[in-house]
Amino acid sequence: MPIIDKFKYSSQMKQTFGEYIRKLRTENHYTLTQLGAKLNIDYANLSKIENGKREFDEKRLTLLAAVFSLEIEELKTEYFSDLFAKKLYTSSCSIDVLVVAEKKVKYLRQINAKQETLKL
Amino acid sequence: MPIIDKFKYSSQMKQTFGEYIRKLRTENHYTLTQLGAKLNIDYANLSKIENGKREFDEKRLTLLAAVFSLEIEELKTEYFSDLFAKKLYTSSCSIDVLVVAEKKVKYLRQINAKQETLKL
DNA sequence: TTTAAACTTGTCAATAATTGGCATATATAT
DNA sequence: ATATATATGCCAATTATTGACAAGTTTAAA
Repeated sequence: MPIIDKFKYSSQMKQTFGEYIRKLRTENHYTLTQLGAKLNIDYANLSKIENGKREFDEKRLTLLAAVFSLEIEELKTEYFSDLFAKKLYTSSCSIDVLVVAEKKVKYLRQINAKQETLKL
Repeated sequence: MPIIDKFKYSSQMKQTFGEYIRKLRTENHYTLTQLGAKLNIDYANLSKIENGKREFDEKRLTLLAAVFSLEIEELKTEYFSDLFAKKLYTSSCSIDVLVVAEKKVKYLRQINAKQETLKL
């Protein structure tokens, strides 16, 4: 897939995860009560999630993907990017953090790959 | 500062935050007990932190910076990159997350800047 | 404007996650 | 061998997150 299209159908980036859920919900013509039932969340608490006053529980990502027939990958990207962005923002961190994080992930994967090889 | 030197004196990137603390500690010839006292952490728990079996509490970053005369910025980069990398790794996320996170941080800052302007 | 449904917000007990503190075991160095 | 340093397991105490519900506001249709 061309890099330019990579996020075409996923995040608008200019929204929080709560706003993203709200968009999904309203586009599918669900009320808070209806979606809450599908996700096993009290509708009042779902409202707080959409308004950024509560966190969406990571454990429910697969359920959310199922409800809206979304790729779990897309959802995870939306979810964790939101998490990281909020953290960076509230901790007034340099975005250098992200560059270093990328290197560290690659390092962790590389280590794991080596260990997998040893197992053979 | 040239981009190439940017991380010269900070992280080696190929280490966890625990290993980073251990490096600082041993280079400064402290025992776990000594550093634990300075950081107000039981030395047994500090040992776990260094060995990646416990998390270092974010609240103690400034104290850690003071103890080793480090820039808080460097420390935060080390700390949060570790946090994010572990999360991405254990959740088997695409590193696209980091690209989106960067966009979202910039968006959040932009929003805030606008609001600050309105206050004037 | 009343009414009903949709939504927001506050509170608090229940649950879960993190931390502190200590006992015990192992490793290292003299 | 002994003392010092480090590692690990455990559990109670603390702190954070969640579920549940009451009470409020907004919205839209009659």
